[in-house]
Amino acid sequence: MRLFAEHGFHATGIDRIAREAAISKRTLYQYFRTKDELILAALRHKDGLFRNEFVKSVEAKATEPRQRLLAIFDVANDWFDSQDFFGCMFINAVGEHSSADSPVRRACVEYKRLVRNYILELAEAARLERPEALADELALLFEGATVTAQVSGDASSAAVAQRVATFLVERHTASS
Amino acid sequence: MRLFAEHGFHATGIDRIAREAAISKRTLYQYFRTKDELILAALRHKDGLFRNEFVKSVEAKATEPRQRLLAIFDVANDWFDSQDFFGCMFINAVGEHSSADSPVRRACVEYKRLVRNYILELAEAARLERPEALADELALLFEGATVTAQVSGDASSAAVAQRVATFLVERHTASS
DNA sequence: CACAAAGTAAACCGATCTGTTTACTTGGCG
DNA sequence: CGCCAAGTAAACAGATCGGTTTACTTTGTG
Repeated sequence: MRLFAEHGFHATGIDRIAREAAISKRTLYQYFRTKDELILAALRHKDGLFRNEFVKSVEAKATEPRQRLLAIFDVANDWFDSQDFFGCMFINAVGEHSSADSPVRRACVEYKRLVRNYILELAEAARLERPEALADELALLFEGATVTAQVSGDASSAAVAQRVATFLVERHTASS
Repeated sequence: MRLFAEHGFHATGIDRIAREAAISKRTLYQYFRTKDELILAALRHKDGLFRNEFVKSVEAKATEPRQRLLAIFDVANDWFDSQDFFGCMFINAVGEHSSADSPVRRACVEYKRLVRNYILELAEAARLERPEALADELALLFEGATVTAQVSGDASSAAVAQRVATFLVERHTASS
């Protein structure tokens, strides 16, 4: 996962993966029949990490659903600042796999759906108006902040996104 | 540029580029000494197209700077819907070139600066409050919409971004 | 201890990679 | 016409690609 994230998928050879994983190629091919299967497994593993790490980080930052919606961008800020941040692995994967029906693409679409649904759950728990629309908006902000941080190498985009997110949450608050 | 956009940079071989460009490899290497130089030239050319096509499209959609800020997302919608949309070439390039000091990375950072500055110019021309902050926000929305459209294959993210942009422009309007 | 499962290093396969070279063809211009 | 720049196709070079195979070593367990 580190090699794929840092150097991309096509640029990372099997030999290097085996060498840095300190296993022989034979053993590697015993667990993953092709490189594509290995890529898919890495993406699925990353998908699982989202549940186990990202969501838990958000939950640790705030307890109220409304605050958790904003805490997403605090967690994002920490992520962007971390040493091994090379952007969203799924976005990078899509950039190297254009065919819409490839398994890699499907895994990426699935991941993005997962993120958006998590935001939707928070919006519904916070009893905000038009939660679906808000989830679309916040998910879009999250993507934008991620890409901007990746290209610029500056984590401040998380703060920009959070600023906008605060406005949006206010706006989706029941006026009654 | 089409091959790089569709299949990525590492996955596109020199032989295929020469074949599809209907020139010999020898001639290709006469104009570009290495593949990296060719990639850089493609990115610089795309950079120039932004000025010549994107900006002109925005200017054709609206005349008032305030309306032009929102027209950005109309142009984005058309772009996402076009047949040969494979996401932002610069974002994809960064995904395959992680080292922060590579010429490719510098070209991508420069391009993003260009986009953000164009938005800033429009915000200043519209005499909106805190134009720098607004430019950061709208640029982030633009990135988010681009990536979301690329992954999902759905152009509707442009409308989501425009919805948020409308709200932001209102907020940055002088209350006097 | 004996044996089978699972590991290792390294050679090997055909294909493809970036980049060079060779030999030949074309086309514009004095 | 004659010449040279610029093009072509294709072979070639050395490296690396994804993937397989061979021969040997380790390791856990009955």
